[in-house]
Amino acid sequence: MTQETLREDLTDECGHDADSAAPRETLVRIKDNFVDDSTVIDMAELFKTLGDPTRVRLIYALLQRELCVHDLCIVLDMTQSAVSHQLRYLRNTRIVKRRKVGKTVFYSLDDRHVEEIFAQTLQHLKHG
Amino acid sequence: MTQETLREDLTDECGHDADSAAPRETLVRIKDNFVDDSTVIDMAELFKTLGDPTRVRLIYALLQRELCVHDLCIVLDMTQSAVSHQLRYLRNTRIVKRRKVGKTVFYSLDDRHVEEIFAQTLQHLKHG
DNA sequence: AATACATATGAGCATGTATTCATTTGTTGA
DNA sequence: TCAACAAATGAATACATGCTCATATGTATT
Repeated sequence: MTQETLREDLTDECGHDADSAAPRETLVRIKDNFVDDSTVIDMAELFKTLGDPTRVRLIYALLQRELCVHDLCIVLDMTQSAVSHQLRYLRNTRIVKRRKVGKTVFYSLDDRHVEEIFAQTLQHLKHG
Repeated sequence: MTQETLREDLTDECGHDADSAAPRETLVRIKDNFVDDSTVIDMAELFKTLGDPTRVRLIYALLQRELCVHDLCIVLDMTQSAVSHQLRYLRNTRIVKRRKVGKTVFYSLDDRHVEEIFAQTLQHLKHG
């Protein structure tokens, strides 16, 4: 049929030359309509950052109050090294910020978006 | 650790200056106020699922239209095996659902929450 | 300067994961 | 029943990641 010929110029890594269920233009439109690669990457990075229990707990603690590393260790019941490593991760992805007072470093949330997404998701999971 | 042990010995408002650490009850309150472990795990799992570029692209495609595996391969320009593996992941976490028509299996989003979170995050990243 | 404390970080290890390759299962039509 | 196709899956591989351990950096106090 016409569809087969139309689809010939669509390179298809599946190695099959079967009919698609959707017309070719639709697939092209979906492809063109895609967010650019950097946005996809950014999005995945953001979610990946939130996708670890330790970091979720860190964020949840900081959602309640600014806290220093030492206190975060107590709240999470984890070693200082593990907490610091994860804080660096959260710092690199701009989710938390630092405030230094003497020897002590206080961490707090730096990203309103993340705060909203986090709180919203928490609500969803809690009742829903 | 040593730091934790030291902390255990501290009385309420005794010998630490106001800047260096939160009072002990505050830490206890934050600890008690924590969401339960299973919620933390669920939350991390959900975000981890969204935290991969391929899965972001899959979800973004399905946000626009229900699509069969074959067409998803074309849209994402990936092998059938890779796409199927990721779809199984998304299926296990209840983010997508299947609809079978003959040999063809159509996938679509199954989770309103994820849809909202995803769309919201996309907006955030696009402008702002 | 010397010590103690708070945090940061590099290396190493164990575990997790995304893709590929080969194969299997399931469905349609001849 | 057989061939052709669509999708699923197990095993293997390459790579990422979270923690621990040891150590370094930075700051205040003596």
